[in-house]
Amino acid sequence: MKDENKRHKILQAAIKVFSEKGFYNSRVSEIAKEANVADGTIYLYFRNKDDILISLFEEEFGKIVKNMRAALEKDPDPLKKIRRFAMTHLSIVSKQQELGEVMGVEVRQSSKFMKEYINKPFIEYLNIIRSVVIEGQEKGLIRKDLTPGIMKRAFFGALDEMARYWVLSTQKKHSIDDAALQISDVFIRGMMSEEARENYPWPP
Amino acid sequence: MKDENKRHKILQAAIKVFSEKGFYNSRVSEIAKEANVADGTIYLYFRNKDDILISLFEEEFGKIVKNMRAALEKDPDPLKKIRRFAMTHLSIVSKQQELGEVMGVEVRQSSKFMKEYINKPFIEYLNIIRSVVIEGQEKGLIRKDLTPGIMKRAFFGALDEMARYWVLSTQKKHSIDDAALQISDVFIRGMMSEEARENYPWPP
Amino acid sequence: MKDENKRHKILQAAIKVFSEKGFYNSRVSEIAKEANVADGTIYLYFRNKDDILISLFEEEFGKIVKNMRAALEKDPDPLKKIRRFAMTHLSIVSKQQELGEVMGVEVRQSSKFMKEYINKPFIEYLNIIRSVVIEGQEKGLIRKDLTPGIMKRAFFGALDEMARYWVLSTQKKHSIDDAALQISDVFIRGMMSEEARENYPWPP
Amino acid sequence: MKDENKRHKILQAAIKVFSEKGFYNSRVSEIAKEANVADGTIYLYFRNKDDILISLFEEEFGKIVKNMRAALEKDPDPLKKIRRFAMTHLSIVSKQQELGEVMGVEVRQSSKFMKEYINKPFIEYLNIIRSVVIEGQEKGLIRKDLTPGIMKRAFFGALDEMARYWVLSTQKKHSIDDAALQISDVFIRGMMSEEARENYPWPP
DNA sequence: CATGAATGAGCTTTCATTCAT
DNA sequence: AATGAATGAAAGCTCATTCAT
Repeated sequence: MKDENKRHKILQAAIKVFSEKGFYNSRVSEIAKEANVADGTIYLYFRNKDDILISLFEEEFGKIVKNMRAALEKDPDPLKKIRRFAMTHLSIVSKQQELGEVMGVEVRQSSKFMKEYINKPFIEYLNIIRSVVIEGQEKGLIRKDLTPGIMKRAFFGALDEMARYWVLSTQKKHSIDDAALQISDVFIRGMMSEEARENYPWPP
Repeated sequence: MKDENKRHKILQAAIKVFSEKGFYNSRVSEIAKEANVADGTIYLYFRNKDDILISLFEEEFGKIVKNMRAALEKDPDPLKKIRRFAMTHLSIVSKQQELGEVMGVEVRQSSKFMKEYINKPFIEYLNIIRSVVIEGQEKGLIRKDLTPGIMKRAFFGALDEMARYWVLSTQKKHSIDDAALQISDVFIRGMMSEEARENYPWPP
Repeated sequence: MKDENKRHKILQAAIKVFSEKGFYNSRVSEIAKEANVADGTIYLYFRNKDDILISLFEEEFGKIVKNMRAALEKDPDPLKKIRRFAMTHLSIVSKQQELGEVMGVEVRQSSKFMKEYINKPFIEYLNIIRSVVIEGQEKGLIRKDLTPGIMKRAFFGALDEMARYWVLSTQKKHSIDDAALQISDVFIRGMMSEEARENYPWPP
Repeated sequence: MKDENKRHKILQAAIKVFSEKGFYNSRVSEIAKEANVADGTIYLYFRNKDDILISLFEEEFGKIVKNMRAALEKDPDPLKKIRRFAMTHLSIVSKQQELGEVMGVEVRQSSKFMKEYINKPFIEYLNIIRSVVIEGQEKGLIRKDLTPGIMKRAFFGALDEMARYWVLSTQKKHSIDDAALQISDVFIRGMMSEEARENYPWPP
C-alpha cells in the first residue's frame, strides 16, 4: 500500500458517486470505475463500503474543521466570527458541492452504528460555534440566557438546510453569500445582548 | 372500510420500522410483520417500497401541514406565529418521535427521483413559514431586506436540526420547549424591524 | 415453508453435486439447478452452504446409524455382528455411492468448526462397533487385552478405506462383498480369544 | 542452493498452514507470510496453489516411502514387517503431526483431477504393504485366500483412521504405540495361515 | 382480498494470479 | 530473482417482488 495518492483518488471518486446517487444507491464498482481502479483495489485501502463513507467524513470533515478554525482566528470579535462562520461554511459547500452534498445528505442516513463514527468530527465542527457563542457571552456581547448547545445546533441547522437547498436546486435562486449574510445577521441580532446593541451597533 | 384501515396499519408499521432502521436498512418483510399482514399484501396497497415512503410523506406530512395551519390561525400576530410554529413543530416531533425521525432522517436520503415526490408536502410546510414572514414584512414587523425564501429554510433548518438531535439523543439534555422558545426568540429578535422594536417590544 | 419435500430435493441434489465435485468445488447455484429450484430457495431451507452439508450428515447419517442398529439386532453372536457390520456398511456405500462418497470424502475436509457438528453422528456410528467389541469381550469371545476404542477405529478405517477405493475407482477390481468378508474375517480371527478359537471355531 | 532452499521453505510453510486450516481454507498469502516470502515468489516455484499440494505429496510422501522401505529391510520376517510398518507409520505421523494431518485430511478432498497426481506416491506406499502380504503368502505365513490388494487397503485404513483420530484429538486417550501394536497384532493373527499358527506362534 | 413460498437479479467481497518495478 | 500492489472473475447471499393457491 505504497500509494497514498490512490487512496485519495478513491475517496474523491466516492464523493462524486455518493453525491450523485446517495450512499445506498451507489455501487462499489461505480466508485472503482470512477477512480480508474479495479474493484478489488478498493479493498486494499478500505475495509468495506461503510469504511469508505466513514473515512470520507473523518478525513474530509477533519480538513474542514481545521480550515474553519483557521478562518475564524482572523476575527477577534465573536459576532464577526459568527458571520464569518456562515460565509465560510456556505463557501465550502458551494466550492465543494459534491462533498457538501454527501455531508448534508448522507450524514443522516447511515445506520445508527455508523452515525457514531461520523458524529465525532461533526460534533467537533458544531462545537466551534458553541465556543464562539460562549466567548460572546463572556465578553457580554451575547445574552446569557441563551444555551450555547442549543444555539450551535440552531445556527448550524439554519446554514445546513440552506446549503442543502442550494446544492440540490438546479437553478440557484438566492446567492449563497446573500443567504450567509442574512442568516448570520439574524442570528447575531437575535442573540445580541441589550448592552451590546447600544455600545456596539450591528452591522459594524 | 376494511381496506383503508389495513393501508393505515401498514403505514404505521412503516413509520416504526423506518424510524428504527432507516429506509434502506428496513425490509419490506419487517413492515409486513409489524403490520401483521403477509408480505404480498403490502403490494395490494403500495406499488413498491419507495411508494410506501412517498405515501407516508404525502399523507402524514399532509396532516401535519393542516394541523400547523390550524395552530397558527389562533394568533393574529406574525411574530407570535413564529414562536408558535417552533413550539408546535417541536411538539409534533416529540409526540410522534418515530414519525419525526423518519421525516428528519429520511427526507434527505432517498434517490433524487424520490425527492421530488417527497418535496411537495415538505415545501408546502416550509411555505407556511414563508407566509408568516411575508405577513410580518407587510405589517412592518419584519425587516424588508430579509428574503422570505431564505428565512423559511433557515428557521426550519434550525428547528429541524434541534429536533433531530433531540430525537436521536438518548439522554435529552435540553428541554424541547426551552429549545423552541430560544430558537424562535432569536429569530424573532433577529428579523424584527427597527420600528417594531420600539413600538412593539419583544418579548410581549 | 410448507414443503418438506423440497428440503429433501435440495439435500438429494447436494449429495449428487458434492459427490461429483467436492464441497468446496460445488456451487450453490449448481445444487439449485440440480434440485430445480431457484438459488434463493435454498436459503429458505438452509442457513448457508455449510448448513447444507451439516444437515446432510445429521439426517442421512442418522438414518444409516438406525439401519445399522436394526441390521445387527438380527444376530445375537458378536462375532457374526462384526461380519454383518462389514457387509452392511459396504452395501450401504455401494448402494448409495454418492452419499458414500460425500461421507468418506467430505467428512474430513471441512473446517474444524464444522467437524464438531459432523462428528456427532459419526461417533455414534463408530460406537456401534465399540459396543459389539465390548459385548464380545464380556462373552469371552474377544481378547480382553484389546482396547475397544482402538478396535472401533481400526475396523471402521479398514472398511472405510476400502469403500473409498471402491467408490472412487472406475473399474471395480474387487467385489465389494468379498472385501467385506475378508476384512471382517481378518478382524474376527485377529480379535478372537484363545478359548473361543477352540470352542467356537471360525468361520462358523 | 538458494533456490532449492526457498522452495523447501515454502513447502514447509504450506504444510503448517494446510494442516491448520485445510487446503481450501488456506490462503496463498498466508503460506507466503509463513515462509517469509512475497506472494509473487510462490509462483516462481509453483505453478499454482494446487501445485503446492501436489508437490507436497510427491516430495514428502516420497521421503516417507523411502524411509518406510529402509525400516522394513531390517526385518526378514513378513509378520514382523507388518508390525514394524504399523509402528513406523504411526511414529511418522506422531513426529510430523502437521504433515500427517495434511496427508490424512487433504489426500481425499481435492478435485478428482488432483487425486490422480496425489495418488501415485500414495499407491506406492500402499504397495509396500501389498508386497509384505505377498511375501508372507509365498512363505506360507499368510493365508492364500486373502487378496493382497484388499489387505493393503484394510491395514492402511485401520492405521490411518487411528492416526487421524490421534492427530485431531486434543487429549490423546490411547498411546499411539499401543494402538500400533494392537492393530498390527489383530491383522497378523487374522491373516496368519493355520500352519504358521502352529509352527510359528505369535507373538514371537 | 390475502397469503407467503418462490424467484433471480444484483450486490459486496474475496483471493489466486499477474506484472511493473 | 524477488516483490507486493493491482487485478477482476467469480461466489455466496439478500430481499423486493410475483403469483399460484
